[in-house]
Amino acid sequence: MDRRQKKSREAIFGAFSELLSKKHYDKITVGEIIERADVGRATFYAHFETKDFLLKELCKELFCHIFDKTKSGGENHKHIFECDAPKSVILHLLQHLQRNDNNILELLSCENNELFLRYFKENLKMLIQSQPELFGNKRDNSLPDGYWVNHVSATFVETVKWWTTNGMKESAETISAYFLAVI
Amino acid sequence: MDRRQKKSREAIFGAFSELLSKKHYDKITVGEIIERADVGRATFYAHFETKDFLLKELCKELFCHIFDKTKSGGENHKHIFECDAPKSVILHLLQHLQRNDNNILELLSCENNELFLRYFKENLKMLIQSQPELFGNKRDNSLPDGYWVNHVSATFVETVKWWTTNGMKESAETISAYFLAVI
DNA sequence: TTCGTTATCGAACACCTTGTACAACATCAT
DNA sequence: ATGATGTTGTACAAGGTGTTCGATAACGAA
Repeated sequence: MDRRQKKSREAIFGAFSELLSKKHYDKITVGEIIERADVGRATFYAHFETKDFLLKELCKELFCHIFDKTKSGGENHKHIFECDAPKSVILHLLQHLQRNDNNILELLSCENNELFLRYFKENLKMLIQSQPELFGNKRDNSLPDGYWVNHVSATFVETVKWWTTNGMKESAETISAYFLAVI
Repeated sequence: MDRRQKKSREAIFGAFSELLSKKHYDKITVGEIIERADVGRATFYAHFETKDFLLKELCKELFCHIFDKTKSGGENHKHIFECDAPKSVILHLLQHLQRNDNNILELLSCENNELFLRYFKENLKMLIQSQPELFGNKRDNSLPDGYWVNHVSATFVETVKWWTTNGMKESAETISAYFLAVI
């Protein structure tokens, strides 16, 4: 990709993220984004059809990173899918968040968090559906699978939401224990 | 309240609800609302400061009704707060929804459902906080209260969401059982 | 370096939406 | 009947959206 394109794209992403952590999505204008990113109006629309598309692309960028199949570097950092026990998958995800890769934390705890938590949940559902045992099996077999998958992913998202909006004072291990206690 | 005011107000609420069940909140314009409600532009702004305020008022109207302390009429219809067992409170709420009071169902299952489910959850949290025993006590006492309350209300909301978006094929009793099974 | 390609710029533009203002009219309660 | 109050239609300024276009600068390959 052209160096210029990359630069513009990242300037826009950066400006957008900063704005998102400060004010509500609806109130952010394209004018503000391009001013902060220091790019021309036409450039913005050359990259993103609308503000909504920009948001989608940003979400992709953020969550593909976390849920990606490739290793994301770092010390003995096994990928999610290669982990063995349920506990380690959950802990792994929480530690990912705690390390604040991609500055995702600001976006998960700001007033726009529902925007991102929705994507988070969708990715989680896919993960659970493909490998249900990673998050612990249901005890009651009369429950429909769809309901159970939805419940587990929703509970995880709510747990993360609670953690981040309360200042992340607890350790990842503690949060993991809370989650497992209610599931 | 003046008959004219009431008429205008309800025409606006009606038009707004219809539009909400068809398209996303962000894409609805004041122009569309007043055209469908058949009221003048100035009238709209005489009633509601902005579209956001209209939404808030609509939510109040919808949820105050469900969570209101007064009886809502009908056959041996005890109020939520007067019910005895956890099971009956939950069942009561679900039946309320199933009867589709205030045409709330369309709004809970349309693409704007997050808008309303947020209010729903807030009301639930208040209810659980004031009378925790109504929704069953937590087994594990090492869990923080805040986390537990959030978990229970979120699970209830997710249950309702799952129920409505899947066509409400199950009975209120079945859904109540699902909910109690995961809590 | 040179050269064709491609991204960016900035300014202008038409269009739409918002929220306000006001005078004329309709409806209300008494 | 009458004064008060709600509604109407129109007009308006302010601000946001998405597009266009020629000029300019940066790019990658030869």
